[in-house]
Amino acid sequence: MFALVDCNNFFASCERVFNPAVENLPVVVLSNNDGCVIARSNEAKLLGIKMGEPAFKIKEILSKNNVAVFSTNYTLYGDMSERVMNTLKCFTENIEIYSIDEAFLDLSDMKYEDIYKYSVHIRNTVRKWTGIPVSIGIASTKTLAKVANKIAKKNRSGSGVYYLKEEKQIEEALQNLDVEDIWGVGRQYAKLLKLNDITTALKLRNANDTWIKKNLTIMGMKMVKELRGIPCLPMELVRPDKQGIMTSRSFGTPVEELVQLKEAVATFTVRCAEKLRKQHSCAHHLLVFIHTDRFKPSDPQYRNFKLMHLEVPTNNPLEMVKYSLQGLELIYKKGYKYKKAGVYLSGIVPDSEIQASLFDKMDRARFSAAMKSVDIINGIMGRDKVRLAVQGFDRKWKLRQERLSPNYTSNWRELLTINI
DNA sequence: TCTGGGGTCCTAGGACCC
DNA sequence: TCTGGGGTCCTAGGACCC
Repeated sequence: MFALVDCNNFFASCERVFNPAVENLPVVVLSNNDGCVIARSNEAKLLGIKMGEPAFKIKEILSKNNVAVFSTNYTLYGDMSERVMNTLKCFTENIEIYSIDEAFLDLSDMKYEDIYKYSVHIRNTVRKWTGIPVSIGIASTKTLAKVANKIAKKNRSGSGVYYLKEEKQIEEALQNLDVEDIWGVGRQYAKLLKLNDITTALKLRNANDTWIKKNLTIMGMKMVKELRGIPCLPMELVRPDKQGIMTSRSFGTPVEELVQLKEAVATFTVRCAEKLRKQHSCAHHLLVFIHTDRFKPSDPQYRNFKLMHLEVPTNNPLEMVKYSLQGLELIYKKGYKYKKAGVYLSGIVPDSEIQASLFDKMDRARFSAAMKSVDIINGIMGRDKVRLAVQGFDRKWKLRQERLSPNYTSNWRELLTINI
């Protein structure tokens, strides 16, 4: 048995935990640069605010309905996520953290427990310990647990837990589920399936295997089998290392000068190197890209990227920044208003399995020791306290975040204060 | 004025091997 | 009338997820 625990309107709920004033207001959280809506409270959903909608398009709806609007505060959400996951770990070790707001629990061992009651208990505990409301869906496969979770969420007056158990229940649930709402069916597959009269999850469950395999690949076939109650997606208890690492941002204001682009690209590279060191890996390839604002067709448009091959895989920012700036200079063209830049690492290998180069002149052990010290200092004093000069100080390109909430849980100076 | 930032997996096709 | 038959590795592109 799999249980899918999913936080309700996660980012919006995080804001509410520390700000009871917005408890009964519609709440939305915006993406970086205060661009698009990426989380909505139920009240905001009822107002017809869509996921991914650009904020400037719904300005009127927001002000007219007294909607509480927040800039994204990833530090806060990441920390709250950790609290939720740690709470779940108190109930079982068989947990797969699937995303920032979701986890699968394997409840197969709970032979003598009433699974439903136990899940209600889990839900209540998470709410009590973290303030975050969750929904739990239980079924015999991950995909069906996703379906069950949807039902648990839809039934607002219910317990927040739904157990998809009897065949009859399953059939009814699948009958009532549009094919595009299934986990693993995106826009393209939904279109294709509907063209072939597969409109509900039930119809997909009963579809022809050969056709599915041919049109939806092996992953689609697994999904269909899971709908039939045959588990094909195992629990992944340990998180595998990332195979690609990206750091990219849209700029708050467009950037034209190479100096400023260099600051941004150097900073992104340093972030990538941090992520790399965190999982004890090194990267073989580094790709740097820049582009103009595609939403301004009247502006001259330019986009380009450069893939750099590192002689020896590394996670050392000093070395990586050299490559990324070289790449940037090769693709930079004067006279364009750049809106976004990014750095992407691939060819990622464990740092214990580096293929050395015969002609390598670098003292890697020394560099690596120096970086360890920098990591420790920045860990204590705050990110970028020690940094490369090229990362700059004025950061004209930085994000727009006009409605940022405090880092209640991760910064002493931003603790919640209560006046009595 | 104004439109996010990450990830995964699979397949087809080309280059190569014997 | 009708090209041999296996393989591997790599990459680009397209689907999906949150």
